[in-house]
Amino acid sequence: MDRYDFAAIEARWQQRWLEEGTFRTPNPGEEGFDPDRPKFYVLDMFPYPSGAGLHVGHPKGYTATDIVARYKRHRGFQVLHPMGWDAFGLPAEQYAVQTGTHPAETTRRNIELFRRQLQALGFSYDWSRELSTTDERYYKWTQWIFRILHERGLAYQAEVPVWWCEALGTVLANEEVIDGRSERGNHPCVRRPLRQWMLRITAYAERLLADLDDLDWPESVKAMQREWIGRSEGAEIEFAVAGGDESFTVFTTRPDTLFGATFCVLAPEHPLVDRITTAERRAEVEAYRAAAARKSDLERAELQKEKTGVFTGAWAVNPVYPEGDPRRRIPIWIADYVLLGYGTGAIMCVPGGDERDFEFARRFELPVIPVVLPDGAAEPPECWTGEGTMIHSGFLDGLPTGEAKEAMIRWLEEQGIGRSKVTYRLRDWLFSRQRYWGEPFPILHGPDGEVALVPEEDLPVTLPELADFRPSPDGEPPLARARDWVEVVGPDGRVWRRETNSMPQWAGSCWYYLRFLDPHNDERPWSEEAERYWMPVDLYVGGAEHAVLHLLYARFWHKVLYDCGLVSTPEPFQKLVNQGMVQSFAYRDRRGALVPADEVEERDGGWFRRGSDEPVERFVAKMSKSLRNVINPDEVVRDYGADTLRLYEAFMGPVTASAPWNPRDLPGVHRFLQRVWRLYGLGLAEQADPEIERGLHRCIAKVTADLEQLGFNTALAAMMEFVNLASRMEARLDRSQAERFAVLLEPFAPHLAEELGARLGRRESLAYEPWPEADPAMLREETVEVPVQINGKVRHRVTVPAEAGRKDLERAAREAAAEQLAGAELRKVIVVPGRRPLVNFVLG
RNA sequence: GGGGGAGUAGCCCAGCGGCAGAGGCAACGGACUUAAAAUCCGUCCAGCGCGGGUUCGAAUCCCGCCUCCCCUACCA
Repeated sequence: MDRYDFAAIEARWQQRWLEEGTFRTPNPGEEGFDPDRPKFYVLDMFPYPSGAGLHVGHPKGYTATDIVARYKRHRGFQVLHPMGWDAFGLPAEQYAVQTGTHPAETTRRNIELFRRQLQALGFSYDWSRELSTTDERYYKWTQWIFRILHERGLAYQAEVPVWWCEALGTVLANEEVIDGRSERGNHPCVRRPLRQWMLRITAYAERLLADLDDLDWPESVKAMQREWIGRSEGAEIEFAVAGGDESFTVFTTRPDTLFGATFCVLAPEHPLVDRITTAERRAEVEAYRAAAARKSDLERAELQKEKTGVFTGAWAVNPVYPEGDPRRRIPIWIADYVLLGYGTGAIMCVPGGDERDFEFARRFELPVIPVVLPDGAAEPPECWTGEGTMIHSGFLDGLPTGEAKEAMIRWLEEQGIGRSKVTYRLRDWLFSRQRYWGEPFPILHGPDGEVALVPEEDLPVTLPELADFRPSPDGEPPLARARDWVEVVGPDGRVWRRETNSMPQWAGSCWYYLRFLDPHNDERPWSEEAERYWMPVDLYVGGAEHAVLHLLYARFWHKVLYDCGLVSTPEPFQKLVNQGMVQSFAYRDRRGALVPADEVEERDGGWFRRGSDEPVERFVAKMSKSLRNVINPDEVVRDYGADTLRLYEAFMGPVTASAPWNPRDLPGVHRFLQRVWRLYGLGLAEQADPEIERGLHRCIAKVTADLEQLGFNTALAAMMEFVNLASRMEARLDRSQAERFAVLLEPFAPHLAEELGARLGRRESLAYEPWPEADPAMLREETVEVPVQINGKVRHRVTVPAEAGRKDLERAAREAAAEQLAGAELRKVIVVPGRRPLVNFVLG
């Protein structure tokens, strides 16, 4: 038997799969398509092809989906398993600014790199469906969808304060700014009002929230989306400003506590502040507003130790108290803990019922009226945010919180000064960027400020050539400098100007899963038949970092398309799995300073700085260049082969769990493949060994059950067990056993499995071979060992025939435990028959 | 502060009411070898983060607590 030459085997099969189009998936109506077979759409979150290439974190999810895709093919499904590139975005543009290389060139190179690396891992993608968001035949349709959004009133322009990042020369969405710094690059950002395109995602808030319930998604992701949408039920209440015509509206979730409202707070940016501030308070108010404007949201939140705020000098009217009651007049303050962007930017403050208000009242010596008595309490605490019974609340007194809310809302409605109201934390989506490397908007601005959509037949609006990709210092996007491109003579003979903002990176990823259905269609974004057959995505695997943004945006677009009758399902991704992070070991010295991994050596069970006795501490961290603990998959493939890498990724633990890359574990899975190779190298037995046959059936049953639940690590363990069994018995497999086990192995180690299949004389690929069946009769054992417990502790074991009943079990157990049973009071006997039998004697 | 997840052998992890262990790594012993590597065979190791409770019986269910990871955070 020759040696296991993984490099040659893998190269050979990868080439064959490509040449023969093994994984090419026909669409409805195409040759080879079978309308009677079920479909399975298994999708990876497509990557941004970076210059650094793949790292070992990518293949964790890709291996998982590939195992599923290959398994489902064996099960007779028509499997859609595509791959593409989310290739617009900042890095290529920044590289262009630094080096002058066109982003398209950088992108092309990076895609080649990624494709080569992915193909070297033997993933069974249908490469004929490959797409890139930067391809104009793709973004033509991204623009086409934008037209729909615009036509439906879901895209609009607004002058909004946005995060402006000086270093990146662009605005960023709220979600792209963390702690006042850009998510990419960690540059400082400031707020600045700019004309922007917005998408009205808030119009879909309710459906985006409600439809989460039926999705087979991780609870954590659903929770994050629910929180992000942030539905809250309450009431709007109008407050008149005393001594004038002004009024303002507050939003509250506790209208029941209105009798306890002793002051109001407006956001510093609230437009009413200018008009109501009294002359003597103006200087202080202005100073406070200026200070608040300078603070980032982080600072406003972080420096929360002490509440700050200033009195405007104006007073509001608490409508529940009658004329002349001193509690009717309540002061209006401004404070930065009230945010303009949420609710109405104004709140009524009930220090007896809200901790923030209480803190504020205490700081500024404002009165507190307790209005809710907790159940069972004799005296109200100073501040009680829970429910209870209303006190000091006029017509609400004695009502429980829930009824009091309803009663108050009824009263407000009668008075015409309030109504029930639902608000959402979700904001409209800031949809424009001042960048070059993104989709141009299909928008024209007329000389008189009118806005027109580029007609469908003129799509795509392609990116113009530019020599300099830098944004202008004034915030003008680089596209504004492409004069020939920007100016368009309209049918009316007048000169229109193209929109010079571009779309954010999320745009392309909002619908790529639909383009995969029919990627070469130049008439439509996708065909109706293909959409009806393939959608929804049955399994979507990707990182948890996309829990909110990508997944919420894509759901939003999908629902709009659903409303237009362009897709047949209300949700795009039925089942979602977040693969865990592949971490890596990192090291720090006694001072806590990081020590690069390549300067550390292991010795005597400890870790030391290379060539010294200085001990370092090992911990688990993200892979990063600075820690020099990044593992390159190319090296693993070179040293052990793609099948070993795949097996290792699958064997690390549950697909959802994070685990550190431990190079010491690679030889273990590689050894398994070696053993398989040797087992097949022994040649075939004439006759099936019955014990091996039983072991194989156990293996089939376990692998099948585990694959259905994505239990790749335990499925592999079962295969290892089988190979160990066969090796230990020094028996050979017969042809049927060898063929069946090769199919089991194929989803995990496809190159090796195909090679074994070929050596058994197969001409075709194993990829579509039916999955072997486990015969239940073969899983039954003839005898079982029964633990015999005394008071729940195992004291004896007896072996009985597998079909033994309760009586037989008890008789055998009594015999074994005769010594203990003699002279003891037997209180109870528990007999558990079945596959895992047990007898327990409970003695007094 | 809120939410999600995890603590089982030296390590990675199975088990999720009924014998604590499927698999892998490491360690140790043996076989093979002139020797080593590779390979094969075998052995060692935990009472399941801590404390209560339910049960004939708890790693598993319930309550409280501790530690770690991830997300989120004055949202009225």
